[in-house]
Amino acid sequence: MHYWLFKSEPFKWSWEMQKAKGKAGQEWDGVRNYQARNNMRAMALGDRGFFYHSNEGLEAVGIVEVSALAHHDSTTDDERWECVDIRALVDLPKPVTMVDIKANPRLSEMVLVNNSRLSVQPVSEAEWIEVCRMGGMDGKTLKKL
DNA sequence: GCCAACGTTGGC
DNA sequence: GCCAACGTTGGC
Repeated sequence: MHYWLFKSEPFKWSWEMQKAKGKAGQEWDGVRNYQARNNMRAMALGDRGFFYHSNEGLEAVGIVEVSALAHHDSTTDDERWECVDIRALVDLPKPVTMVDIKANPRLSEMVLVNNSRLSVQPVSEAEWIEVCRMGGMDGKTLKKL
């Protein structure tokens, strides 16, 4: 299993909207960046990710899973662009902010800190566990995810 | 709203 | 294939 981070501006596509889609999930469309696309191509079904609010909020608010492998992005005719589908799993009991992440030396290597412009990023397992812990997730729930 | 960092485009 | 110009992203 691999871990990821999906960034969205909440006034365009928020965690609330994502949750409203339920199990059906939602195409993560609109990505026009090769690195981000390549990350999506590398995803497997069931991979987990953080849902992060950029621009406003600046915090990881929930956990999603990859519910469909990379496929053509329906919002463009350009064949280069692909995306996965994701579905909301759970809220983080308490959002983990950019400030929190920057203040934690264990997260100093996070892509979010070092390449803040990348909208779909890989997260290491150690980072995943650390951010979940900071978000108030207890070990039991974490294991079930 | 500003601006630094980054990615892409296109002329040469 | 280099690199200047431009556009966009996203933290602040």
